[in-house]
Amino acid sequence: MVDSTTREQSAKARRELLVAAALHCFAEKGFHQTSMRDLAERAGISLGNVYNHFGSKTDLIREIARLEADGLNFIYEELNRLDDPANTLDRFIVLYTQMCSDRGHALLSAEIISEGLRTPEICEDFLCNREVLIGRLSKIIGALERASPSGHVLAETECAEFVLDV
Amino acid sequence: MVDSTTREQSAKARRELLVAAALHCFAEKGFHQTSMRDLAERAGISLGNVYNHFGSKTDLIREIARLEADGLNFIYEELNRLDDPANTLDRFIVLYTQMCSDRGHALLSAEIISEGLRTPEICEDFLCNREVLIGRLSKIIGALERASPSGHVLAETECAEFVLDV
DNA sequence: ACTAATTGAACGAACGATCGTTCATATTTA
DNA sequence: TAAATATGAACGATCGTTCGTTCAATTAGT
Repeated sequence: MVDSTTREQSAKARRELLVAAALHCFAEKGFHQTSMRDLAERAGISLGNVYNHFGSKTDLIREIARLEADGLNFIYEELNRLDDPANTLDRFIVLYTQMCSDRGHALLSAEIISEGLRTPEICEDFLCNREVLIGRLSKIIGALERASPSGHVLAETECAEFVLDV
Repeated sequence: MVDSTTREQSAKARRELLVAAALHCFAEKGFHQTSMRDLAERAGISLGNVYNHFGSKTDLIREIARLEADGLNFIYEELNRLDDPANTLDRFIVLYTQMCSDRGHALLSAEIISEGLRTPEICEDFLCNREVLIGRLSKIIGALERASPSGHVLAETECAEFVLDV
């Protein structure tokens, strides 16, 4: 037990390799079209060894969903700043466009959502974060509306609700 | 050749039964979690007989996607009317909210989109209609903006792009 | 009108492939 | 050497699809 760091480090490295492989395969083929053999091959490790790092395929899916949730968290914090709502909204839209225009992310999100709608416990973090995000967003837009004097306000609020909801 | 309708009718009836079963199972479990045996059982016909009505599972998925595309078509026509853009937008939002709040439809849409993003040829109609829909929508909102004198216009157009895009 | 021939819907066992997972075994590390 | 890690063959289950067969409905022949 003199130097236990080497082992841990390499174990962690393998795990990350596996996560990277999962991110790639899941985005490309979807959760249920990706086999554990696909993941093992892409990560360059053996099939059996996958189970030394993740107990099951579901565990891996859950991990991926959790990572994507963290990605949303970054944007969520952007909405927490307290300056001009219009600025905040602009910043958010830029960030969000950036995020959604990444093909890999879009594919994964679609996968997670369609999985999460069916078995919420698998993607708890992701869906929960998403709800919080929607709440924040509509709050910002609410503030923006109150600051605006006139016009087609109703369409705008509903619009905002959809931006993330759909 | 006195009465050749009987056979055709019952064949068509079976086919519709199968489509109904597919709509239910696909929405509940997703395309790839639903087996042909699931569909046969739900439709009350035998496994082998499924293949007398649809050549493959992919054919069935395509058919379901096509049906959903028709559903979108209904809303699409609503956007084609030429009266006040604000009214049109309002009507659209109501219809669209109605449609999206149906759980079965939401599940199926998520499934189709996440499938269609990966293999577009499977869901051609659906994705194509969706694009047209987005085009129409942003046109309407564009008109609405030009009619409006001031303010945070930019946020609104991007908003519109997202409403269906995300 | 009666019968023989033809069709195609319906069935479910069976096929080969592949799935997630396990396990006995070999290799590497401490 | 003892323990951790890696391996890939093997397992049972299930997948999409095919197959030979049955049988009722339709058409053609007389």
